[in-house]
Amino acid sequence: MLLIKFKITFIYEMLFFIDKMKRKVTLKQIARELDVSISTVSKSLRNSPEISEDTRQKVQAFAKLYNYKPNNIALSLKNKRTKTIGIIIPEIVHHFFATVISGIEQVANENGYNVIVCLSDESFDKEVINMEMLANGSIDGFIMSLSKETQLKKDFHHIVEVINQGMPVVMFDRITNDVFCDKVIIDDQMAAYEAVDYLISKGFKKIALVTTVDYVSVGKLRTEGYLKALRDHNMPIEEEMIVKIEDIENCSVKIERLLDEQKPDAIFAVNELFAVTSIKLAAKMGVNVPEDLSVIGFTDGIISQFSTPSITTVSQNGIKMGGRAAKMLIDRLEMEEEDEHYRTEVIETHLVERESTPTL
Amino acid sequence: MLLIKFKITFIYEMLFFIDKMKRKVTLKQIARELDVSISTVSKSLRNSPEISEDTRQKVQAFAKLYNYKPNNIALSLKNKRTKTIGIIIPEIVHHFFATVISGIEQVANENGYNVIVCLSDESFDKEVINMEMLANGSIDGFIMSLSKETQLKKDFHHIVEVINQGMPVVMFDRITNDVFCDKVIIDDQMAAYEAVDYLISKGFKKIALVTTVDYVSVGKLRTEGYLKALRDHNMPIEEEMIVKIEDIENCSVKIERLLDEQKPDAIFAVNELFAVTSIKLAAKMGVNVPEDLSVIGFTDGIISQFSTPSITTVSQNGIKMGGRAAKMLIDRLEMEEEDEHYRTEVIETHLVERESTPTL
DNA sequence: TTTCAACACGCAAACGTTTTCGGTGGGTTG
DNA sequence: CAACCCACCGAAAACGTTTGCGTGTTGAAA
Repeated sequence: MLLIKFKITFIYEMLFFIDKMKRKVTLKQIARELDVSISTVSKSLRNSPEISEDTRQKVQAFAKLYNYKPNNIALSLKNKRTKTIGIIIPEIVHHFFATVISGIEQVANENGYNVIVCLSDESFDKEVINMEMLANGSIDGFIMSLSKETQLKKDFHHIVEVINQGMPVVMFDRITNDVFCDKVIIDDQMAAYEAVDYLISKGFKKIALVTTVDYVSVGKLRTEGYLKALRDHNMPIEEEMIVKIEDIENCSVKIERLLDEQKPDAIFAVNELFAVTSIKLAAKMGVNVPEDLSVIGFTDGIISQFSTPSITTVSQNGIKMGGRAAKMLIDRLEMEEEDEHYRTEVIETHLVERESTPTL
Repeated sequence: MLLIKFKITFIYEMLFFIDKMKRKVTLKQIARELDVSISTVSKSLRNSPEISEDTRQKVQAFAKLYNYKPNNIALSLKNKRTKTIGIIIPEIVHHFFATVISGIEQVANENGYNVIVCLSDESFDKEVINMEMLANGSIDGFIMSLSKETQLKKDFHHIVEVINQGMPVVMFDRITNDVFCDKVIIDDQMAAYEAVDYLISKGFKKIALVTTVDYVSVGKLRTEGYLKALRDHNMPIEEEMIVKIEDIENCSVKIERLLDEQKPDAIFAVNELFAVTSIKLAAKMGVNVPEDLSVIGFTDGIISQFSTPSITTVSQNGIKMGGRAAKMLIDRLEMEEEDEHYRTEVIETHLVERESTPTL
């Protein structure tokens, strides 16, 4: 009889030992093992003065031995907050978005938050699905940049809904003025203006624009900056000098035609890809950059730095942008009284002069 | 009295209306409103045959009206699984890692999983902290690539611990053989071998190697591939033709010295950055690629595609790598009996021929 | 000896689900 | 009329926490 009792205890100990090695240990298990209540264990671990020095020590030692860590999910359920931020962006294989994530992750981490990343692939439906997935308790707030399709459809009901449910949203870069929330952007129009102004000041007369279709918010703004710069300097605006590219995959044809027919002496491109493509096409046609043609791009990414010649470009600091967005979101999450007053932060840009524009 | 009663009801209705617009509605609220029990509501929504057609309809209509969605956190707690995957990588502003995440996210999404991303910044401590944060119930499994510091210290206790707790881990690219788990890699040595073999077959005699320090696992393997290729073709291995770069920020000096003193006729670089830097430095010294010098890089990223000349490189398909890793993890998560047999998948690579090597 | 505070701890509710089990009422059958 | 079955529904436990409150014990003061 004693033997059986011993055996059972022994087996139980063994099981618990295995349990220690595997699976996580819970308050309940510690409580059972130490023959105290769950609340005593919990309070001991949180150094509550309610518990005697003695048992507190004992519990803490045991907890340390078994490497107890409170279960995040249970905490989330109790506290009604998950300490994680949802990020929804069009794509991640894109230097700018990667830098933004990096910036978000950094300040999120500093504040004890995690980030969960969803990609919309520029699709409206995926954006909606992802938001709905995350909105059901998985996260405390969103940081997002709109997909192209969403910008085209101008349908923001999913975002408004989430906001109405009391979940804060911060939009960055590709934003819309149709929803009220915090935003962080660059002054796309101003930045484009300055770039074109720079070209004009260098004496260029035939400045072409390679841009996106208008429904892409940032593309449109940069286009407006280009137009404004020309107007302010009383320079003619010619439709033929402007190419709007819909399908980024084969932008070559249109750019080639531009170079061939218009023979611009400078090009302002609204992104890196258009800039480098222009340079490569020009080279193929015997037009040298920067001797025969100057090029300014947008976004200071890998391409601008490493292409030959390296590309003068408008830098938009993704790290800082992401950091600010995260800061805004966390601030809003951690203030007690709700603030209906939304802010829009503007990140400063500057022109990075490189080899694709004349040095003097 | 009636008035008061009315007023109270009215206020209550108002509050509930506000509640509908804001915050999420729970089973309990629906139950209270419809004057049934919580379980009836739950069963109705899951179409349990236990519930009469009548009440089921009623509940479902009400739920739809108030846009009820079950709370993910509560589900996670109950089901003991979160349906999210934790990703830990050294950095995200890096084309290859971005593509891997993209691949993971895609198949994760297809299987109803989310991904939560943590960056180690090549730091051992951050890697450990991130793993511990996520291991406490936030995720179901890890997909990770080791930080440089971790590879240097050879300290993998945090990974082993997590695995012992019963949480599956899949490692990719920068792996270690000291931990037993699923892995997905490319055959770095073989791929490097083929690249160098290609150069040899083109008749190059002075083939230099620009690589990383040895503790970076993939760098070491690629170095071995280079050495093996030379040996197999009975070509001399000269220490001076091999530069091992510690600090990626200023790799220029060492490469410049190599070009200047050794005058190689071909270079095999173990990543894009070393390749493009070599080309740029060569150009500065009046050495033209590919006429005077051939260059082959590793990883088919943005730089290789858009640099001038574009760079012949070993493509390692990050999308596929991420996809496979996610598949392996999810398979392991969703099989009932535990399988102690770990697999290592090898993703095929191939040489992408571009302008930095002779075309004929 | 009585009273009362301080101390140490346990109970139970709460967060939002799912699911098992048990119960009630009405109808059918022997 | 009793026994039984079935359709329908609710209570409660469980997941792992935290925390307000109740309670029992002890020691000291009155």
